[in-house]
Amino acid sequence: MSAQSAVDKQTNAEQSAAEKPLRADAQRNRDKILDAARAVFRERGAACSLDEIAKRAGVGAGTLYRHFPTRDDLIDAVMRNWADRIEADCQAVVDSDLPPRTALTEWFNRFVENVGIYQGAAAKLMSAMDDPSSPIYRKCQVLVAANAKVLDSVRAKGALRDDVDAREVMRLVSGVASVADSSRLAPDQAGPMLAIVLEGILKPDAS
Amino acid sequence: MSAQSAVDKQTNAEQSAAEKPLRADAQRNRDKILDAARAVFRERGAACSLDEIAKRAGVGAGTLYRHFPTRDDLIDAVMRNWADRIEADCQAVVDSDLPPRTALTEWFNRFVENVGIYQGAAAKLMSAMDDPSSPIYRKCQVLVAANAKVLDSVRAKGALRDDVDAREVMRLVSGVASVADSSRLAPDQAGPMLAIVLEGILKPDAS
DNA sequence: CGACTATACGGAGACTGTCTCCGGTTAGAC
DNA sequence: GTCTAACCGGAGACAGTCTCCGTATAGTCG
Repeated sequence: MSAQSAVDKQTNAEQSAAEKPLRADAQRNRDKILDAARAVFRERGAACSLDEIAKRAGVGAGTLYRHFPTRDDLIDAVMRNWADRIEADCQAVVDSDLPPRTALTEWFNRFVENVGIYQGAAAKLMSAMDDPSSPIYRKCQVLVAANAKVLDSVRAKGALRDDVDAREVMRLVSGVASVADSSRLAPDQAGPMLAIVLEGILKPDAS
Repeated sequence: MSAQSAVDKQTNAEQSAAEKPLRADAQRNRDKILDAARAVFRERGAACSLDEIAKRAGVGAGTLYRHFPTRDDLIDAVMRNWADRIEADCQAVVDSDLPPRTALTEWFNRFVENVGIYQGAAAKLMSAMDDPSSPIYRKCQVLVAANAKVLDSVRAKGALRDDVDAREVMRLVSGVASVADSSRLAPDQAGPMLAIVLEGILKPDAS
């Protein structure tokens, strides 16, 4: 019983999969920091003060930096379930029987939405995309893979132009997300831009 | 004669059009700062230390901030002839008799090139695009106008899809410039993305 | 339960960059 | 030559990042 509850506790805690368990107080602080970070990122964007996060979490700066040596490490941890959401969205689109045009519209919109979790996130993702040394790089790979999967499913239906490369499309859509973010456009304002991209990658006669 | 040479001097100096002339030493310092800024921006990107610019220019920090109260004011001044270049490129494309596809390819490439003067410039431009309070806003307007002009000339040839809005296209291409910048892509690597945008705005049967 | 140690805490402070303020200097007019 | 408005420069206040180390405590073991 007590063993069982210990397992539960560990499952609830936001801790990366295969790492040795933290001491109880450390785990507690880690969670408090993550909660605070989520709040502050949302309010002030990715460039906010890390000390403010520490203060809001009620821990010292040292504690924050021990858990998350760089800003990107913290961002990475904050996005713990982000990658899952991406994959779910991807799967939903692939499994659906929507015509290519509708499916891609859906996917692109989800993409932009997902990439714009907080101010500056899109730019952050963009620069981590080709930088394996960034902690966020892995997250980007999930995005790359998901996007490739969706495009492949559309290609299988013969709706995609021949010379379209998934990576380029991803860059392009990330760019759209980034403009939308830095111009403070409402998420749905990205629609017209995504429509252009869509026409650019679909065969002219595609449905 | 001496009056003439005084005029020459003022013409050579990098000074905004309709402002009362600076004192000789002030003008000298302003130029030194601008030279230093151009160099440092190119080397370190738009986020470089302004104090470093002051040091490299051989002036005090106070002098720099008096001439250019904010980073954006400095950036704006550094781009003094940038707007001219844009307009020249625009005119060249409009005047040429290139078929729409070629003309736009040319224009888009110039666009990305122009927007990426130094690291972070594209992002800077993007966020100033919809922010009239930014000193760079005016510069963006030039870009907006030039882009609209090119698109109109193509539209006049009946090559553009009906629902294409110049503003959206500009945002999109700025996005491409921004990805290219933050992924450290070589300028020509933007080609494939621009090709997609191109297909997205041209009528399927356009030449 | 008490003692022991590996682990974690937290905040003082070094460092870097931004921006202001004001005593001192100087260009340019008369 | 004199006078003053315009300008200079750098000290220093302030904010954010990140480290170091004395102190505290969770978890273990007898």
